[in-house]
Order: sequence, then C-alpha cells, then structure tokens
Amino acid sequence: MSALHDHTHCIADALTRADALCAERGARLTALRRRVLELVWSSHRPRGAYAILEDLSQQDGKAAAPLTVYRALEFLVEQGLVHRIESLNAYVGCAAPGDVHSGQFLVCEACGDAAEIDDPGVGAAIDAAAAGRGFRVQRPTVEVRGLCKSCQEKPR
Amino acid sequence: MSALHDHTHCIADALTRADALCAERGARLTALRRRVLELVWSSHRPRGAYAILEDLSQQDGKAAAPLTVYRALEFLVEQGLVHRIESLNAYVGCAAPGDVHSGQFLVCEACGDAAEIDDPGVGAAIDAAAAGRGFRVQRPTVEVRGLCKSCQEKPR
DNA sequence: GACATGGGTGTTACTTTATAACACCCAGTC
DNA sequence: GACTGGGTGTTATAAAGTAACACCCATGTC
Ligand SMILES: [Zn+2]
Ligand SMILES: [Zn+2]
Ligand SMILES: [Zn+2]
Ligand SMILES: [Zn+2]
Repeated sequence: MSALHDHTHCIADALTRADALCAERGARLTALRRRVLELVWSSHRPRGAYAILEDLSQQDGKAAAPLTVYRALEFLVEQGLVHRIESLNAYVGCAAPGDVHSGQFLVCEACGDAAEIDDPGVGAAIDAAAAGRGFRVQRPTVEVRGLCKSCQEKPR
Repeated sequence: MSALHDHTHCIADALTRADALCAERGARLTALRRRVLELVWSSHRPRGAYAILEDLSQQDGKAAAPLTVYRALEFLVEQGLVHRIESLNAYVGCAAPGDVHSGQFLVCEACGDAAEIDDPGVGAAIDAAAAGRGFRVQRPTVEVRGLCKSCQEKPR
C-alpha cells in the first residue's frame, strides 16, 4: 500500500461497506464492533488485539477487558470484515468484504503493511496441489513475508 | 500421512538425516536438541512447545524451563529440521531437510496431521503474484486447513 | 597447566496473547 | 409486564513466548 494515499477514505469506505453488508445479512454491527473495526482500519498494518485494547482505553477513555476486544474481533472475522494474520497474531481490515475470501497476504518486513491479494493463480495452484493428494481444502492461509515495492525503492 | 505406517522408521530416519546434516554444516546437534527433535517427530501432528516441555518432564524426568525448549526449537528451525506452523503455534518435523524449504502444509482438521508438500506450482504462483505487485518474496507461508484423504474416507 | 573465549544450558521472573465462568443489561416479542 | 436471547462487563486464569543473568564446559592460546 502506498504510503501516500488518503487513508481517511479507506476507513470511511470500510465502515460504509460494513454497514451495508451487516444490514443486508441481519448481522448486528453494534457501536463497539464498529469502533473496533475502525481501529483495526487505523492503518494497513495488522494490529494486535491488545493494541486495539489500548486504543480503546486511550482514545475513548474506556478501560475495556481483553475479552471485549476479542469478541468484537471474532464477530468481524466471522463476517469477513477483518482477517487474522496468523504469523503475526494480529488483525487487518479486509480489502474486499462480501467477495470470496481466500486470504492471501503480502506482509512487508520493513513497513509492516499487509496487502491483501486474491490471486486466482495462487488459489488454483493450492486447489490443484491439494486435489492431487486427495486433500479437501476448507480454509487456505497464505502469508508471504518480504519487502513491498515502496520499501525496496527507499531502502533503509 | 497414512495412519498405518512404520512411524519408528520416520523418527529414526529424521534423526539420521539430522545427524548427517549438522555434521556436514558444523552445527552442534547436542543431546538436548536431538531429544527435542525426536519429540517433535513423535507424530506427524504439529506439537506445541509446552507439550514438548511436558514430554521432557514426564518421559525424561527433567523439569525443564520453557526457554530450554524454545531455544532448541529455534536451532532446529534455523537448521531447517523443523517447521513452525504459524496458525497452530506448533512445530512439526521437516520431511525433506537439506532441500529448499518453501513451507507448504496441508493440515487436517480431523486428525491433526500436517503433511508437508513442496508443490512447485504453488511456489511459482506465489512468486508470480508477488512479482506482479513489485513485492520481493523472502519467506512464504502456506498452511491449508481441510480434510486429509483418510479422514474423508472414514468420516467420524 | 593456567587462562581467556564463546556457545550451550539452567534459573527466575516477566510479558504477550487468549479463554473460561458468570452476572448484567437491554431490545424485541408474546 | 414477563420472557428470551444476544451483547457486554467483570474477574480470574490459561497458553505462548521472552528477558536478564549466572553457570558450565569444550576449545584454543599462552
Ligand atoms: Zn489506506
Ligand atoms: Zn513496506
Ligand atoms: Zn511417520
Ligand atoms: Zn486427517
């Protein structure tokens, strides 16, 4: 993700889509859940549950318990609004909620950004590899560590 | 991994290869590290660090500290003898140490076995997807959850 | 043999991440 | 108004991982 973009737009857009999706599904995007989603979207870097907890305490003055955040995150993940990055124990906003989520991420070691991609080639290759071994795919996880384009261009 | 196979052979083989690889590299596969490797290989299911710790305590009578196990695991991972399954916070023996490790796993939700595959198609697809976005790959992680062949055949 | 060197291990304490159990509240319904 | 169920608050606890520091022991050097 380019460092120079109107991120307030990313946030507003994510919240709007979340409102629409939840309304459509009859899922309850409560004030707390919406606020947690907003905090997850505070950047394109995956954010840990306890970091979000701190945000809640400091920005909202509410001293919430870990469970509060974890339950909100659980809901958001179920709704496909947020993805969990397993290799970081952290959460990041979904770029395309509503669409199919195969969950593929390019995670930059330098800036920390996690770019979600839904590359059909990768999905197809995984399906083929699994099928060849008689394995039935339920949930693929692809998290590629490396260096994003902008971090390669301005090294160090 | 078929439930019916001579697993003692898997273990013996893994230890033999580890001995050879470490000797070749001048890496010190100490008694503790070798023992931890053996415990990781106690099955084809990824095993958590604390589970291995318990094995050490119960089977060897040594009440080791967590760090002891984590340090041994760190060494084994560096040497490519063991892989960490990020989505499980657990470790599993490498099927082909010495070769290139892209780290692709088919993890069965039913029996827990993690089958390591090194599918060139998957690797190539990831490289292509990353290259198309200007991303330089350093360490890909692929962990596919689903049902292995034998668990599909004997459901429940 | 005495001595420095460095990697491996032991010990204690601590941080981070995640979940269990149970009570309460509040909107929607009959 | 009472019933119900999902969402939230509270407290306590489990699971996973790390920091700091001392000790040991094999190796190489003087
Ligand atoms: Zn943005
Ligand atoms: Zn970057
Ligand atoms: Zn085996
Ligand atoms: Zn299975």
